[in-house]
Amino acid sequence: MSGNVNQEAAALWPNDIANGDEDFADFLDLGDFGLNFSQFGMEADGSPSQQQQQQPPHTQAQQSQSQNGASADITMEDFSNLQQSFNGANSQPPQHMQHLQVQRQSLGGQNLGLATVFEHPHSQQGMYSRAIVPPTPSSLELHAGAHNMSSFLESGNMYQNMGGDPMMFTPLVSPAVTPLDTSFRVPEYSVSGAYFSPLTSPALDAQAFGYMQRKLPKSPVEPAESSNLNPKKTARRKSVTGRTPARVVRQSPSMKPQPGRRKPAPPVPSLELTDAAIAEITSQSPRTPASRKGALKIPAEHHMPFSRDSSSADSISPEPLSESLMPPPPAPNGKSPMLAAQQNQEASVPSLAQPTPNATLEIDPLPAQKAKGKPATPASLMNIPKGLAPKGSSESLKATIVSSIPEKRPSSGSTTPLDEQMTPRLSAVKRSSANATPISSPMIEPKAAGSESLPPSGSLKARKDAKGHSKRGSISASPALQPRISPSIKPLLPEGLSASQSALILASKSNYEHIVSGNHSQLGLSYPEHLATNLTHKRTSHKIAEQGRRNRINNALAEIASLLPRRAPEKNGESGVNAQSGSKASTVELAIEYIKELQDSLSKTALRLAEVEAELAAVKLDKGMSIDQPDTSAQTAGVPDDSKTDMSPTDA
Amino acid sequence: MSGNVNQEAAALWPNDIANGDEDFADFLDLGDFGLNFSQFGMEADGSPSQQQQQQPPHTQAQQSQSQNGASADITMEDFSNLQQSFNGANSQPPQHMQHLQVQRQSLGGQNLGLATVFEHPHSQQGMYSRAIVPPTPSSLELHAGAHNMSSFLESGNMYQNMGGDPMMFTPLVSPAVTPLDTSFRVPEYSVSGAYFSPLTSPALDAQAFGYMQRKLPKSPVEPAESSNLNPKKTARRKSVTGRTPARVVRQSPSMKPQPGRRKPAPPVPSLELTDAAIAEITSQSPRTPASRKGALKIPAEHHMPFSRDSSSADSISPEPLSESLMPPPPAPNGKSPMLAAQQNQEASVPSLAQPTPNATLEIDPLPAQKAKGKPATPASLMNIPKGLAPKGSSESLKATIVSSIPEKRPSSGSTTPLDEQMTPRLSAVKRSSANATPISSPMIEPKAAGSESLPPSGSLKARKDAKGHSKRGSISASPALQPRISPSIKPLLPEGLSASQSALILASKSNYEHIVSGNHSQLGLSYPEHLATNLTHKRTSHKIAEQGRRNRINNALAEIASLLPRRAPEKNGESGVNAQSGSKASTVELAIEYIKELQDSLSKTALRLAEVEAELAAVKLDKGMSIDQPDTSAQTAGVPDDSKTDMSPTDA
DNA sequence: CTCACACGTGGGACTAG
DNA sequence: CTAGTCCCACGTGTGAG
Repeated sequence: MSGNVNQEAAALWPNDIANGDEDFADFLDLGDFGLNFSQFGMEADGSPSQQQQQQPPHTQAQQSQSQNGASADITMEDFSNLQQSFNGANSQPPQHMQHLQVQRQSLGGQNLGLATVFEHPHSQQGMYSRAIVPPTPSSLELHAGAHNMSSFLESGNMYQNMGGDPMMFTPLVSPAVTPLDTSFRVPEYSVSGAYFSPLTSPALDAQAFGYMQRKLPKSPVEPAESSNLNPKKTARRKSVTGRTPARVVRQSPSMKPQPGRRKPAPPVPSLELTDAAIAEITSQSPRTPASRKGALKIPAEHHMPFSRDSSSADSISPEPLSESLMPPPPAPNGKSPMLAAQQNQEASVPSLAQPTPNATLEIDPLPAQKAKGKPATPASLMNIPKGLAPKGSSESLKATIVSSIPEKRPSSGSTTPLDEQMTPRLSAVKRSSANATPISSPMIEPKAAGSESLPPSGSLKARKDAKGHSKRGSISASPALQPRISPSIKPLLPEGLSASQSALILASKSNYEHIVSGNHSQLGLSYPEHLATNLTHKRTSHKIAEQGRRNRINNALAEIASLLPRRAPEKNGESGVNAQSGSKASTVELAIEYIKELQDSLSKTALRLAEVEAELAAVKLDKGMSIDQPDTSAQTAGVPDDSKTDMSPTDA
Repeated sequence: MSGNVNQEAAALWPNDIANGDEDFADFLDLGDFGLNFSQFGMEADGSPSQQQQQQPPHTQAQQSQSQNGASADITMEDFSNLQQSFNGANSQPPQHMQHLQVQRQSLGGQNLGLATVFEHPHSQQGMYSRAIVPPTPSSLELHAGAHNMSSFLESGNMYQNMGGDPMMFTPLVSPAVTPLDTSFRVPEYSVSGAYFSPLTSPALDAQAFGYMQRKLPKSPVEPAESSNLNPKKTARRKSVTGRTPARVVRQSPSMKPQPGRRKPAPPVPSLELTDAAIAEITSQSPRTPASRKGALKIPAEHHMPFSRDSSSADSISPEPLSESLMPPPPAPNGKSPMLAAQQNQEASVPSLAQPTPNATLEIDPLPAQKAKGKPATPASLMNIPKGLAPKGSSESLKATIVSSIPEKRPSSGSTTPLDEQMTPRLSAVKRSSANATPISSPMIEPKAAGSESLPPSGSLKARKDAKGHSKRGSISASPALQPRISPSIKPLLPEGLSASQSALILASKSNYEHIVSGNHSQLGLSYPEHLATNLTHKRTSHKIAEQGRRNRINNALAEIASLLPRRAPEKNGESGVNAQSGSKASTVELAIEYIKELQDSLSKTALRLAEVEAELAAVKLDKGMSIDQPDTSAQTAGVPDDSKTDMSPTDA
């Protein structure tokens, strides 16, 4: 959907815009200024979908943002932007505002809507909005930036090309995403071109995806499903430690895999993860979470990127990409998408696997959606990609990807994978098959699995939108679109601006953003392009790296979680997945405890052993026996050492 | 101090300003608003009681909360409350609010600021401005935003005052601005009251500081030492795993305190933490980290809150609070500032302790600064803060600071602390007292420490500034200024704007920012206030909570790190702080490895023990001996169990 | 340039009222 | 449904090497 809008809007520069969700919002804002709010507002959070429908076309794009944006994120930013912008721009309406206001808070997204709402009715809006929008802060910013950049740069081709590719990516996304991501991705982007590039080369895409994934989580990637963004959290679980125990795993894609349950040894992988791991993780995460409660959470989750893809293709900013990527993974179980699936298979966690399939399914659906409305429109493109990659290619991709990924860290932890699986534990067996499939197209699943994945996504709400929609959300075909649209960018201001207009525009965004978007020229801001480029690039790379870092940590945590004895394992159902998990903090805390226990036991045991041996020796002497002991002693020695070593650090 | 100041300031509000560097800016704004703030702000968390007193009734309630919460918690709440309350209480401005409302949600804080800003030039402005200020984005952004805002708003007063600030901003301007701004600001604002409050009550400050700290880290909090921010990373160390091994603990202020150490049970706390825990955590974390080498980083580190306090007092946003909270704990080791100081003293780290004093010094200076120039103009104000702190005071401060600072890291290096602290353990006892004291008034101290707080403020620039300048930065009096200014922002457009100008202005910032700054009016942007309020509040609280959560995790990590055998411990200096640490990820990875080892050893040992015992038994039998064994067996049994338990999870 | 951090924020899940 | 928690992940800024 969004895609369409964008395109339309674009007619002009549409593509770019489409991509970044968040950015999107920004755009919207801009748009608002212009007019436009209504659009955004509509969808925004709460019930975006509905709203969206109502709104006019261009609006959609915006809306999508909100939706996608995960609803929340974008929204906020957008809002602010909007507000401002519109304030200036509009005028208005305080009236509406007022009403709205109240609710807003909670709504979050809603506000935007309101703001947007205002007025604007013109056609242009779309454009404006875009430009305007950008402002959004952090995320937005980037995206916007990226998008902008890309758009600029690319202006044309990439996009389209990308369009197709994007799909591909998505899948990739997940896996790679995390760990590797860091490294990889960066490069990708960094090159702003990179973004684009991805389009071109599949490989790249993959990496890029990695990025995406991370981000994706939030956004819905698979808009269709999750609809917009939701994906992210999905599972959650509470965690033992913390509060409720069972929150649901939700994410953790990477992390938690499964605390220990499943496999005892699992841990291994962790290191590996880096690349593979990461990828896995992302993918994985999905699985566990859902099933278990505890597992950490993991990223993959939410959204799929598909829709995104397109977006990415479009403008994409670095960030966006990431998100899109993410999606894939999640699908599976909820948790990790691809990897998990595969892994699961191996491992055995079937249930999880299922998701994957679902994902796949979803994907399809998406496409359908795409098909739906948007023919040529960008949206359609967008969709396609998503659908495609995830779907068709996704499978293949995944497989490949997966395979590749795994290795990186493998050495170390190996665990990871396990974990993942572990987590999955629940379904453990069943899952595996399912997973595998699913995995590949993590994101995909969501759909099918929907149910499962849904939860996450489903969660529905997504902030409201996302979730609810998520899959369903997609339901409204449009919805999907919206999300993805991520109109963010926007070509912005298009051409002529009146002084006032320009002013508004400027106001709407930050200078920086404007520049990025490309508006500056109009505005008068001029900037060095490459400056922006650098910046963006830098950011993106950094972003990626950060993600990788996070993944690493999460994986490690997941692994360690797997090692921990689940305190009350059995209780739960069978596998006992256990409540355990809890949160990262609780995981670590438990690990601390566990370590202490181990050390303590070890020391005691060692002590005991020494005593016994001594006694034995004495006895033997008495008896006149000899020998044997040596062996033992030797053995013991080994142990003791460890203990000692351990001890010292610890208590000593 | 703070209290007085506030009041005094009130007269002017200069005081407030003086305090928080970063926040500062914010505060200033706030302060501006109302003066009132002072009240709330004052007491806020840290020392609720105090605060309460001051504050008006309604206010109190809120504050009280915060207090309860434990410093950290409280802070958050307070803020939010404050914000809200003041909104309501004060004056409120529903009017404004309405407007704002709508947007708010998403915008959250931002809007608020803006909203508030809006209009009101009137006397009320003060209020506004305040409101506005808060926003500062993360740090920078905020600044920028704040600055801008202020400038605008103030057009008159504030402005001028701000004037000085602007400088600060500019820096912001750039990029940073964007992203963060959005969110950030808002919250702060929301709290705005909170922010303010700090001013008033010293206690608050402290808490606030806490926040600050985190932020500060960058900034300088204790600039002296690390200079500004550093704290955060400061140590960093690489990590074994990862890269460099010895990063240095650095922060971990809060976190770590000593997880297990102290208590074995620690885990429990986690939950508990919620409030208390958090508070503790915050406080705790500090301790370990520093001391230990690796410890993660930890938060506390940096800054102490002291200086912060002041700042906090000023504007401080909620966040600050948390940090502030945190800080205390840290002190113990090296880590935490205050505590550290005290503890140190006890322990031996005098230097640390000093800091506090220094801090104090600083504080005073600030005031002076305030006094100085600023009378009215913004610039002066701005400058003052910067300058003051940095400059004049800076010197003295620095010295002090430096001395103090050292500790932090130093400790890490030394290891000593570490160990000691290490866990808290060590000090456990001591600490308690020490801590206790400190703790109780974590915030409080800060005040006294107050001076310290300055640093932060002084931090100057914030970003870069912070560091480089950090202490020094201040050095160049002006320089310092510059830094913070971060030109980026720019108050921009001050008054009349030509279209072009306006455009530029707009461009420079984000809409949001503008709003915040108050420019919007000019620009045409307007927003509802209370909207903002809610958001802000919400945000702030969220912010705080997040911080607490992070601390919890960090503490846990630090603790676990302490347990790990440092691979090449000895190498380093003596204590062997150990290179270890590395990064969080590496820490966890090592922990995983260690656990595995332990499990393995344990299993082996157990096995061995069984064998030996069997053999022994056999021998005895042979000999005809009997007895004794029982004991052993019993013992062994115990062990085995453990091992088993362990094993199962692990490998099994 | 890389690595690591912390922060602030959006958001999902869940619990209460 | 609102409100409040928890937890998470992300993106960003920043520092150190």
